[in-house]
Amino acid sequence: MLDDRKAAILRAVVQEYIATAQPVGSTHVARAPGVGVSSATVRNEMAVLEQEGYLAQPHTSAGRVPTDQGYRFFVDHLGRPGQADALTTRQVGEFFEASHGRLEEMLHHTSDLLTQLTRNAAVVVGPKVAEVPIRSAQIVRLSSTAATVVFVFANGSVDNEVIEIGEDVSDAALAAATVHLSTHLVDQVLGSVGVPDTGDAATDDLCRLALDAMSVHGSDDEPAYVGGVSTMAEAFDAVEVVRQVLHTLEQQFVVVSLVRDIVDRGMSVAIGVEHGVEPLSACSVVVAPVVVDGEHVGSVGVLGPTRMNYPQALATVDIVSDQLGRRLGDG
Amino acid sequence: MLDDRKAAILRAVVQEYIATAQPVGSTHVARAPGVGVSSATVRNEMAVLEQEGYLAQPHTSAGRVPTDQGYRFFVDHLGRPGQADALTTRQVGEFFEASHGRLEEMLHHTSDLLTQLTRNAAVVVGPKVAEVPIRSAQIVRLSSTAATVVFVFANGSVDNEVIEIGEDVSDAALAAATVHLSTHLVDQVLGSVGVPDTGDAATDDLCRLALDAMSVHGSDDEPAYVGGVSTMAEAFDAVEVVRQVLHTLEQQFVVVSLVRDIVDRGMSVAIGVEHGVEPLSACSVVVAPVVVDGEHVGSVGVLGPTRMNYPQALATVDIVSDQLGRRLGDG
DNA sequence: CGTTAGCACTCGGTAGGATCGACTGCCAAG
DNA sequence: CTTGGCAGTCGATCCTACCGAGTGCTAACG
Repeated sequence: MLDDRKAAILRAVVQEYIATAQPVGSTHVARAPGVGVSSATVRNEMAVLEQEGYLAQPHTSAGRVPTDQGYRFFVDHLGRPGQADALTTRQVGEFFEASHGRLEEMLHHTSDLLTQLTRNAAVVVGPKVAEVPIRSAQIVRLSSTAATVVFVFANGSVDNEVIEIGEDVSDAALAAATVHLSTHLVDQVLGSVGVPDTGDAATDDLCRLALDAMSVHGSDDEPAYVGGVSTMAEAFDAVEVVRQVLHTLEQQFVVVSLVRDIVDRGMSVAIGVEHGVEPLSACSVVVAPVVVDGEHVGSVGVLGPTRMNYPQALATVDIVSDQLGRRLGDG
Repeated sequence: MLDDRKAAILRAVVQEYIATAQPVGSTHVARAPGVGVSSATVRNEMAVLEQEGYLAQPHTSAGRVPTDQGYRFFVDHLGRPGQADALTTRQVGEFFEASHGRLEEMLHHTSDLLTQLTRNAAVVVGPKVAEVPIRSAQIVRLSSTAATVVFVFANGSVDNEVIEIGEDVSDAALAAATVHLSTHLVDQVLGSVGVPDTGDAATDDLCRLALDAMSVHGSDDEPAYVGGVSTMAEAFDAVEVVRQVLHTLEQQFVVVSLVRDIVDRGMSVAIGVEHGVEPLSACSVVVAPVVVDGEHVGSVGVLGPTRMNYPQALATVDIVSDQLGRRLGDG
């Protein structure tokens, strides 16, 4: 644990570095409010902080830069919870006031909102379809050998999957299967349902086909929306890092499991290598679960360089997840 | 029009510049096959080509670089149609052989395929939902005041929109509206349908609500998939250009209308400012329509820096659009 | 008359060197 | 323990010189 003075110095370094992206020297720190000592004393303390792993020096005769560990201490002990400022609160309020329509669109726009508020990339992960009650199940013929099975979920999202059917499957059989599925699936959750046999081979075949198709692709599928990737272009000066980060963000499942992993571990901030995704080791992620009626139905997050504004990101992510949860609750 | 020698020189410059991204000098051009003259002659000719607007000099004492007009001449007269090479053909064939399932997923993966083959960003635009025959229409209750209207289209895509309904709307009314919509919409196209009144006020209200909701958001909505944006990070050395390009590519509707506009103008290549999207003036776009049974059902495209490999991009885009069309045709 | 070799010239890029300045670490005095 | 002072470090900046790829021009050549 750090004594008060070291903490104050660390805070000053982090805040200054976040603001300027330049290594910060002892003189600046000494001038910072809350640090009532001379630059010489600051130097001594900073040397200790460096030895203990909170700070690093890009090279001799440069100022200090926070390490991941330094940021960690900052968010855990120094970044005061921090309310979102009035403007943000108002903007978020207005956004969800005006939002309507499809879940997918709302989540998409939510990621844009987060990007705009934090000037970082934003991630919004929706609920696993496998965990939302089904409101309707239907099989629709597309051609003589193809049909699509369509599920409507209670949260308003819709999912479908194409299935191949035999030439000889009649419209009546499709209708029968639809009825059968409906009666057994409505208000159930896709995760753990079985549909009893009817005894009619054709119907049972169709039902099995439909369920299989949906389970396979829906079992751990979570809709994700990543916005603001263009901000990453300016976040790092090394082109190679930018390319790697962008490439990683393009792979939806990586992002989803990244966010999911952090939320599952009960964390709200993952700094640098903490999240374990190597190409994003220069990035931090700030997440918050979206909760409706005590159920975790999704996550929102902000992704930026490790020198991001954590208090602001935390506050913004919190208020957005909260309001999104409310909005989904009374939808 | 350019005489043979000028054309050969221009071709050499374009090819060399595409390969190296460095201004190319008269000596290199003179060595190129097809140019059987000395560097001095090449210099004279290049000076003329510059005056006529085909080439430009970044600064005195540097080599020449093609202008947009130079590229234009190259693709129109010098880039021989060019078959895709065997490897590409095989990869594309295998891809569509293995592809199955939902339209959305297939289009998404197609954009990944194009990115991989051309090492550029790729765009795939799906059919307007308003132009595809409807196979099923359904209204599903979500809560006491919300419902969602779900349309299944003949190509297997599904679209839905949430509508607000009164507290007093009964399940029976929803069912009646569903039946009514189904009977009048199935096999119709969303673009130009009217549903006659039934005389029952509640049903008619619901139908109108549902149709309005779908028309509003589906009227000129085209699903688009943009992949490979991370390649843009290396395409330009100016960070500001990268950021602008990425930001523009994030705005789906811009990309869609960009591609649509080019296809509508009957072009297959738009070079630099030709496409009129100012932030993308350093980029060229190569597109091809996807045709099924004579109907234009979508587009595929490649987007990269103006110094992209046009013959390869054209060949790749052509073969992918062709195979995608086939695949959609027998779906 | 078109083509070409030769030449003077331009100018961006690189390398070396001096200077600057923002730092640090350390020491001795308060 | 704190602090002012001081020597030392090292990246960033600026200058200069120089190199070389490349040009335009001119005169000779077939």
